[in-house]
Amino acid sequence: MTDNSENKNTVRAVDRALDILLCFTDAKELTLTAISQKVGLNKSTVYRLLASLEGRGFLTRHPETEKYRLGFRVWELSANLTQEDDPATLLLPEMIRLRDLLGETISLYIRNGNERVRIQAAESTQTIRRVAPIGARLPLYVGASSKVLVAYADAQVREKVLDDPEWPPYIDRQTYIDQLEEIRSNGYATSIGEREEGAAAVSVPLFNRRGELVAALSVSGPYNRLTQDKMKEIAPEVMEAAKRMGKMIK
Amino acid sequence: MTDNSENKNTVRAVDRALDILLCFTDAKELTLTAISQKVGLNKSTVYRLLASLEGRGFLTRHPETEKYRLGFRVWELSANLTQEDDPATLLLPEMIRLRDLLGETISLYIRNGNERVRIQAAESTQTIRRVAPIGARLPLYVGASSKVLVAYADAQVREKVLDDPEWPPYIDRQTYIDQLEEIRSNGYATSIGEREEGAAAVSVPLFNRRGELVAALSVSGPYNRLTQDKMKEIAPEVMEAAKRMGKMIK
DNA sequence: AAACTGAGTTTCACTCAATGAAACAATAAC
DNA sequence: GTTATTGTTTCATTGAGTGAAACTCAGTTT
Repeated sequence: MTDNSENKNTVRAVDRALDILLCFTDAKELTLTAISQKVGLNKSTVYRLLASLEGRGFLTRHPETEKYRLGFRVWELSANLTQEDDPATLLLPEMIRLRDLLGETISLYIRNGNERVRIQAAESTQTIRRVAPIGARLPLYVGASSKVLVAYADAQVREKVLDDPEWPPYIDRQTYIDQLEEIRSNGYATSIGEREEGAAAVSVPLFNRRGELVAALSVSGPYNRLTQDKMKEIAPEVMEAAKRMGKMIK
Repeated sequence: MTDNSENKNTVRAVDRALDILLCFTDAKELTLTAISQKVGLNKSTVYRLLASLEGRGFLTRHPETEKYRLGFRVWELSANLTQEDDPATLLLPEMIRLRDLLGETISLYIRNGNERVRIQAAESTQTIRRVAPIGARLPLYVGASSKVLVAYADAQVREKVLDDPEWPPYIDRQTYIDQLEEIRSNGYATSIGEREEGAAAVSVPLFNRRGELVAALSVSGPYNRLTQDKMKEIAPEVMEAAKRMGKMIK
């Protein structure tokens, strides 16, 4: 939020208003004061910025809670943005089916540089806290989905990832590389408590019709529900779903 | 674009920036000067507003065309906005299937007050001009989808629509009411050149699991391809699709 | 009932940030 | 070559945007 970057020639009031909008990437509902704290601006300033955002329909106030939420204008814009060949849109119904079958959170990750991005999700109804908001960027060296994305990437990409100067010293490269090999032979990856304490995940690769890797599809939940055995048990199911989903993508 | 409404206490620069964003509801790509004409502002003003919008990722410049487009931030926001029980998202894959089967543009309309809103679409690849952008609001007195939405609405709603003081005098109410009756007995509506010259459409109701009307699903195209006979022929197909889609919605 | 919190809203004086005109650069069109 | 037509920068002017503080209105606490 405190990112001025190097761009000059920018309009301060607009920057601030957009920062306010961006607050809603990890919060669904916010009060005026919460926002003013988050962006570090005076209440009255935020008040007027919110008035503009609300006036144009980018935010609305929920009638009951009185809190601010994203408005229909965001949806209207995104609808025109969304390509119908956008995986995130096409695959959601199938992901929901899988979620309802397994009862755990289903996520879809793509690789972007040396990170992975969560582009779609069907949250478990039991989950209290979300794994990560959609659009969240995570490092590629921990988590089942990370390894899937690296394991099935082309050799050049894999090398580039492993050569990342920011690779953390506490993760042994050779162990990691060995894991990739294992994942390729199994067809899926699992992780327990790697990225977050108490959380486990199974992840499988998602290939498009041409057989290219496009994403990693993961099932994640608390490790007391998602034990190693349980994950092994559901893996074929998940791989099957990924296969079906892959057929939908060019 | 020239809508100040009654809201005071609003920040001018922000209002203007948001107006610029809204230009992209009916245009995919715009140049700076095009925008400045559209919103009626000085080029340099627009230049700086664009710098802010671009800096925060709400707009990007297409590397080739150099023109402005909606940026990833819009998608990121909308991803968090989109409920997974949002019909527009859930139904798209099925709509695409139907589009690929019939080769014509598939649209989904919901009623909102005395208008209908196009909430989702799978455009025919042959179509040059779009029927309407997503989010577009159209009157309820012309077009196949309008009549479907009215025909299957509850009596109170139907009455409210027919009592609209702005009902155009050149459309006879009794004829319209008779058509509704016919639509209910057929299970679908057709229209030729009603809303737009040379365009035809078949539309069917979409009911949720509880049997409530939620939307109208339409197939539209040029009337030389979509003749009355052709429409009669494909109607069962469309109704079947609507039935399947309805099962996905609470 | 009074005092107190913690929401949102309004007022107001100050001043700096946003503005438009015009000049400028960089291509594309003729 | 000239002529349009992009996008970009400069600069003086001023009024739009700002923060502090006052205020309202519910809901809690004392």
